[in-house]
Amino acid sequence: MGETHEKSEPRGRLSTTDWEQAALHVLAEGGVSAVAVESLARTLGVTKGSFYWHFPTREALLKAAIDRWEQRDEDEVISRVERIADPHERLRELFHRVSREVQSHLVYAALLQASDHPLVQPVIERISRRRLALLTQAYGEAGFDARAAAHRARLAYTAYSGFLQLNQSHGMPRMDQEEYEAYVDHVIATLIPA
Amino acid sequence: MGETHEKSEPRGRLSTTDWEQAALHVLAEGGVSAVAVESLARTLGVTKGSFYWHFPTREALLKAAIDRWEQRDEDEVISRVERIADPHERLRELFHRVSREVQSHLVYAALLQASDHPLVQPVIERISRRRLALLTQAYGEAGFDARAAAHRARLAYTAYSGFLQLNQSHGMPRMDQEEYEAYVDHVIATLIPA
DNA sequence: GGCCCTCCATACTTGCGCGTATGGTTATGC
DNA sequence: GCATAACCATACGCGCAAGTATGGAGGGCC
Repeated sequence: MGETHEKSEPRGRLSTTDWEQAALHVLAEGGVSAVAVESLARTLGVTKGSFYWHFPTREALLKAAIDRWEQRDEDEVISRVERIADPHERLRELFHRVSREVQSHLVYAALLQASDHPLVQPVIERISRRRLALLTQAYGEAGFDARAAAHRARLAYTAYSGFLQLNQSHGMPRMDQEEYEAYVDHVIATLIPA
Repeated sequence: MGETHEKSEPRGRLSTTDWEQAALHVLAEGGVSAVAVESLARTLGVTKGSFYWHFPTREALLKAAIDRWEQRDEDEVISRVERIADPHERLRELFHRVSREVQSHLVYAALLQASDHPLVQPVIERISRRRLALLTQAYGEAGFDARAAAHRARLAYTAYSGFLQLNQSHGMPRMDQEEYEAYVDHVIATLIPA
């Protein structure tokens, strides 16, 4: 009768990692408030009795999931981009990366939405500083003086996070792939000097 | 002993307008979730018994407050800017307006944070469309072809909303007035053709 | 094959904020 | 100056999601 469709194969026992990944999944879809223990337990095919064995509290899960995400972001984006020598190329790579790796950006968008949450706020702050620093550095090496580099970096970063925000509102007309590519090209042409 | 400091002079009776303005105030400060009836009642020096005489529900207050804000925005921003003939001048005015009228933008930032709320979502959608249309129109008149105008408008708008977002996180180093002016100048120079 | 440790289910408690019920107080028409 | 309506206080009910208590099922170790 009331069979709720669990998606993640209720294969036997669970580990803390399973919970963290499931949390990241619903976080990307429904935001921080969607990370609820009973709801999560249902999608994993268990009850919250299981949850409170692996984690002491909901906040603990949230923190663990976010930490995991932040770590992946650090490893697979920042460090990879940083070792590109040519600043122009580095900036282009940065802009193009937004097109791919959708999941990661969805999580970031969800965190932005909840930046007032005491657990999320420091994360957002760290990420923002890191990305702003990365952009500022690149613009500096590209020939901008310190002040202009900081400004341009801020402009690029806010355009990025504002873009995520705009695409959150599901009422907005979703861009198709072609339109999206054209937009990214426009942004690159506008924000990166020839 | 437990005197809570009410700010808005508990002058006798209240009207629905008083509640709406108080709601807008806390909305700008603490977001949608801060618009709570008991909390609001305290700051107004009354109890919620008063509230539920003026409004049938919390949602009703939220809607009334947001409607009021949207109306003011329509009157004091959109209509005023629209009648500026020169598109370049119109865009500059638009960018500069963000510096002033802080309250209005704080409310908008708060609404952006809660764009998943069923009551807020349509508002955000309307405002976004309206402002994007305004920008697209201006860029079109400034000599951009349709596609480029749409892209540049989107870039400008997302930079705007991302800026609000960034300044929300109180952990971020707040810019002082001088730095802020310089940034706006940089944005104008970058996003508005000479 | 008895024991324990891991993992999970069931049933309960708790805190918080919305909403309701009802009665009291201040203004206003006549 | 008194009745009626506007405005507000107090006390309660209720739903929801987090957290707790406790016991049960299943696999590994000797």
